Amino acid sequence: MTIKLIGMDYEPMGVATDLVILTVRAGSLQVLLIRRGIPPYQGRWALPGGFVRDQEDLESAARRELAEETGLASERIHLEQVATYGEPKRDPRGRVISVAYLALVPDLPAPVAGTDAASASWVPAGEVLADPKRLAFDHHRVLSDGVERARAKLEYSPLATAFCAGEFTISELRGIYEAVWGQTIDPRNFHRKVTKAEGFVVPVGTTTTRDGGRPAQLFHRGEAKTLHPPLTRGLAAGG
Amino acid sequence: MTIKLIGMDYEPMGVATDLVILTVRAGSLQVLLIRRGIPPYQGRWALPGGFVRDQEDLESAARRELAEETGLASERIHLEQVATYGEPKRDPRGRVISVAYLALVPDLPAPVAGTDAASASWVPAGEVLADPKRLAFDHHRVLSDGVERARAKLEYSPLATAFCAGEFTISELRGIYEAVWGQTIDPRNFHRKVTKAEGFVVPVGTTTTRDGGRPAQLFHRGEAKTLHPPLTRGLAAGG
DNA sequence: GCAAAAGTGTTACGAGTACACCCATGT
DNA sequence: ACATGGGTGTACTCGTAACACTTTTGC
Repeated sequence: MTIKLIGMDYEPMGVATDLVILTVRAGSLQVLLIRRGIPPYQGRWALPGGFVRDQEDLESAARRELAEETGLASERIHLEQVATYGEPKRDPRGRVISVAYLALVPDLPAPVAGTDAASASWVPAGEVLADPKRLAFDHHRVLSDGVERARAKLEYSPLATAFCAGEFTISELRGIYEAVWGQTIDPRNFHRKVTKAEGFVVPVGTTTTRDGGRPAQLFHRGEAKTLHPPLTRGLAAGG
Repeated sequence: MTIKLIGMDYEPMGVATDLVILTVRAGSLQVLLIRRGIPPYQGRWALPGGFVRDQEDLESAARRELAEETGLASERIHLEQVATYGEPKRDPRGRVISVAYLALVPDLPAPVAGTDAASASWVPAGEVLADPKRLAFDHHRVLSDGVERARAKLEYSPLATAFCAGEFTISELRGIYEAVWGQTIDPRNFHRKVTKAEGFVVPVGTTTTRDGGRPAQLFHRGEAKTLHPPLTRGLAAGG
């Protein structure tokens, strides 16, 4: 099928968005997967996603999917475009272009709202990435790109706070880095770097003992969009 | 128009690729623009691009456009995806999704082959970016994103060599950085950093006097995909 | 008191900056 | 000889890594 458009021909294609929704739960980086109820790849795990509607913006479509799968409708959830996948045979149903988005959400009190729990669940990202055949379509590649983006951005942006609740302690923030990077970080140097980086975290003024030990100050995220200096992934283990 | 696809409806859309083709000429970062011969935006400047064909991969489509506009058909030309733009009203002809690619090419001996010179030309990127109304569609935004990507990647990848001919001197490489970043760099510290960074440049063994003064060693690009340590954009002016 | 986690001080090291200085060519 | 750019040596500074040490809670 070819469509004429003022002297120019083009092949119409399906346009979808797929979501890499990440969170940190129980000290590990986890991704939200759904089990497909219909062909193709029926019964296999896949990233949440769906077709973009007429007159709907790409990011709006991604945000709609996110709300449908997690119940998180807030504009404050971090959502960013990662890449677009358009290999001709990637979807056996026909030509479908997929725009992948990365969403970072805090550990949700209610596991997954707005959808039936049987078909959606959190799975450790490392476990999924270890098996290239686990996911439907080219979703292994999409997940891999999304996770790598998240890892890279933690270095030079204050993005880690997107995984945290409104108020958090420095060691909770450190737990995010340790889960995403898969390595331990010296708590003392981390504390100093993070609190000194301009606009990264701002103290709330209250403390909590929920992590045990001496009470820790609570912080909320600052206004900074980039980190100076960056947190290097080589920030080694210690103490 | 809605298409049924195994119980799922989707709106078919046009899918295009647009190219941000950058080079460094006469000490400035320049972008290849074409003057549109047909509506919409007839007579306005725009990024080269076109619809993706049936059974054609996104990157293949971008590479085809690149070859058509520049005559550069080599697989060795650096080409990477930047972002996808899909605002519903971005193209007045109808719903068109555009996948933007960034291409970095050396300063071509023949200006622009494979196309009529009247309609395509190199324009300093800074000049275009200074006027948000210069380009058709949302191409100002696309160009802006592409240039920012190039600037950022010079820091942590050996990408600058993509702007160079097969063999180049360190000061020619430095000229790339100065043009893209718009700042001067200390030639002595730059020389040391670049030649010491593992896999960035490898000496050919011959020298040239084409830059004047003492003969300079010639290098070609190395195998490294990332730079350790990175070249900071704060690499200050000097001497 | 003891364990546990928060938070501070200090030292050693390595990378970045600035710049003095020498080298090899063209004119 | 002199100008021009290539290339090396080196001192200073600053961010990081490592880790000893003090603080404040729960049990």
